[in-house]
Amino acid sequence: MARILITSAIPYINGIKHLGNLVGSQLPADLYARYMRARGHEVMFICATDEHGTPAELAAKKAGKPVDEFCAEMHEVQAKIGAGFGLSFDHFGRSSSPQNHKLTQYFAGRLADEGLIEEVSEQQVYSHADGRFLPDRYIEGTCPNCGYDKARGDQCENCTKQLDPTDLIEPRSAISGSTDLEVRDTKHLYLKQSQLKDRLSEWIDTKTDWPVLTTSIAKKWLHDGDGLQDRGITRDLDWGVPVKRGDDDWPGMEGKVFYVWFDAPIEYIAATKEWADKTGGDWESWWRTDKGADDVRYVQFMGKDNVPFHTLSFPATIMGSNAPWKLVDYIKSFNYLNYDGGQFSTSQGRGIFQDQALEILPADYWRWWLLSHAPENSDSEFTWENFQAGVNKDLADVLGNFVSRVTKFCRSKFSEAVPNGGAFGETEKALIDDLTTKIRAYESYMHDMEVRKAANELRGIWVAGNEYLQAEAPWTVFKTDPDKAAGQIRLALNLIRVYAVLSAPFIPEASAKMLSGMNTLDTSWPDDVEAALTALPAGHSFTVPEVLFAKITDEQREDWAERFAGTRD
RNA sequence: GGCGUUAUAGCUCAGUUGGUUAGAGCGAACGACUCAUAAUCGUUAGGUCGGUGGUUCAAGUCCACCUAACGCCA
Repeated sequence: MARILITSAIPYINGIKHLGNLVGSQLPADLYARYMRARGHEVMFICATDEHGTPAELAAKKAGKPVDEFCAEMHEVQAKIGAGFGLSFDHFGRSSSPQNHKLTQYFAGRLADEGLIEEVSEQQVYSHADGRFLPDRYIEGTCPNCGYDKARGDQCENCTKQLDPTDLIEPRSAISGSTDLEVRDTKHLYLKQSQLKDRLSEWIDTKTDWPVLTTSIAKKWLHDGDGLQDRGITRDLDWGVPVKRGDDDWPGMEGKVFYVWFDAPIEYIAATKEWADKTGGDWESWWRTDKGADDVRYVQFMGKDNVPFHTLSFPATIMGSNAPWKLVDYIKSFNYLNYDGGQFSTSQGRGIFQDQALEILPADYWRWWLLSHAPENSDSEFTWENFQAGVNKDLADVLGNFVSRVTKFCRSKFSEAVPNGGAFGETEKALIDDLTTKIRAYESYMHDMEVRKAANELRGIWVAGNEYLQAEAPWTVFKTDPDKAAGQIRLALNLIRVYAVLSAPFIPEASAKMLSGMNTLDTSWPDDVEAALTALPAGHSFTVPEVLFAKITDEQREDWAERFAGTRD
C-alpha cells in the first residue's frame, strides 16, 4: 500500500467557474484519488479556494459586501458545487485560514533567514479617496502621446504606447474616479528566485517522466531571456496574509500583505493542517520528510496556466526554506477546453458554468464526457452534438442498457435473484481472458493518469459484456436449455458489479446505483476476474435498478446550445 | 510587432525513438438479433496526414519557408 498526496489547483474565489476549470484540475485529480483509494492506497486529496488579491476585493465591492464575508459565502458556494460534482476531497480549505497565515509567515521567515529575501524600494501611486495604492491598471488618464482620455497606467489602448503611471495627464483612480492621488515611495519584499535557478533547473532535469507540456513550460521560464526573475511577494493591500517574519513583526512592512501567488500554494500544506485540526489527523506525515512523508508520492493536477507557479515558484519557496518539506513528485497538467469553436468566457458568460451544468444534468454525465475528452495533448473542443452523442452512446446505450437488459431478462425468465445452474465454458473463459487483458490495460492507464485512454479502455470493457450477450444469446438458449442460460445470466449479473467497481472513479453516482441495485456492498477490485465474476452467488437477490442514464434529446440539446451561447443572465 | 502552440477521415481525437497496405469512437450504409433505454452485435465505405521545398534507402513523424487558427508578452 502506498501513500499518495494529491492536490488540485485551487480555484479563485471571485465567482463560479466554468467547465474548463473543472476538467483541467479538480476532475482528473478526483478521478485519480478515487482510483487510488479503490486500489487500497492511502490517499490525501486536498483542494481549497484561493481567496486573496485585488480581484477578490473588487468582486466583493461589486457584490456590496465586506471582502471576508464575500469570501466566506463564495467558499460555501464553491464547496457545494464541488460536492455536486462528486469531488471527493479529504479537505476543501481556504487560503485565508489562520493555518495558512501562520505557514505563509513561517516560510517567509525561513526564506529571509536563508538570505533569499530582498527589500526593494518602489514608487507607486497612492489614492487618498480609495485609501490604497493603485496598481498600474487601476489608474486611468489622458494619453500624453495621442490624447486618448481612457489610457491606463501601463499602456494606452488607443495608440498602444507603453506608459508609466506618472506620464498620464489628469490621472484618476479607475476604482473611484478620484483625482486625489500622489506618488509615494513604498518598500516591498522580493524573493530572489534567480539564486535558486540552478537548483530548480537541476531538479526539473530529473523529472524525465513528466509530461512534455509541463517540463517545456518550466524550462521556458527558467532559460528564456534573462532567466528566472526575482519576484515581489508583497503588496500594499488590506486583504491577505499580513507580512511577518515567522512570528515576529517585519520592520518597515507594517500594513502590507503577502502577494497572492506566494500564499496560495502554501495553502496546500495549510489545508492539510486544517484537515488535521478538524479530524485529529497527522498533517506533518504528509508534508515533512523528517516526519514520515519520505514515502509519500505527491501528485499535482492543474491547467497549463498554473504550471510556472508549481514547477518554479512554489518549489522555490520549498527549496529556499532549506527545511525538510515535501516537493512535488509528479505534475499532471492540462490544456484548455474550448466551447463550440471559441473560448469559454467568464466575462461574456459564454459556455457552461458549473452551477448551470448541475442544474441541467447529473454530475456523472459531465464527469464522463469531460474526462473522456480531457485536453491532455492539446486544447480540445466541447460541442453539444459531441456531448449528446458521447453521453447517449457510452452511458445510456452501452453501459446503462447493459444493466437494464440483464436485470430485466433475469426478472422475467427467472426471478429477482441470481439464478442457479450452468457453468463456465469455453466462451466464458474467452470472455474472462479478454476482460483480464482490458482491465490490466485500464489499470495501467489509470496509474499513469492517461485519462482519455483509460476512459476508452473502460468503454471497451463495457462493450465486451454486450458482445458476450450478443454472441451467447441467452434469450434463445433459454428456450432449449434454461440451465445454461441461467449460468450466462449469473455471469452477466456479476459483470454489473464488476462494472460498478471499475467505473466508480469516473461515474460514482451511477456506480453506487448499480451496487445498490445488485444489493451488495462488495466493492473489491477484480484482481482475479474469474473470481470476481462469482462474487454474487446463486440465490443472491437484487432489484432491477431505475434507468441509469436517460438520453439527451435533440430538443434539449438545441435548447441548451442556444441558452449558453452568450451572455449569462 | 515579438515569442509559442496547433493543423491527421463528415465530427471528436490516437499515432511511441522516422520503417511494411495511417488507427479508434461517433456519424453513414448494409446485415444479424429481439433480452433491453428503437437499445445491442457484425461488416463496409471514407484521409494525396494544411501547402511548397529539403534531408534520408525510407517522413504524418526531422529541417526550412508559406498559409490558417489559437495562445502568451511588452
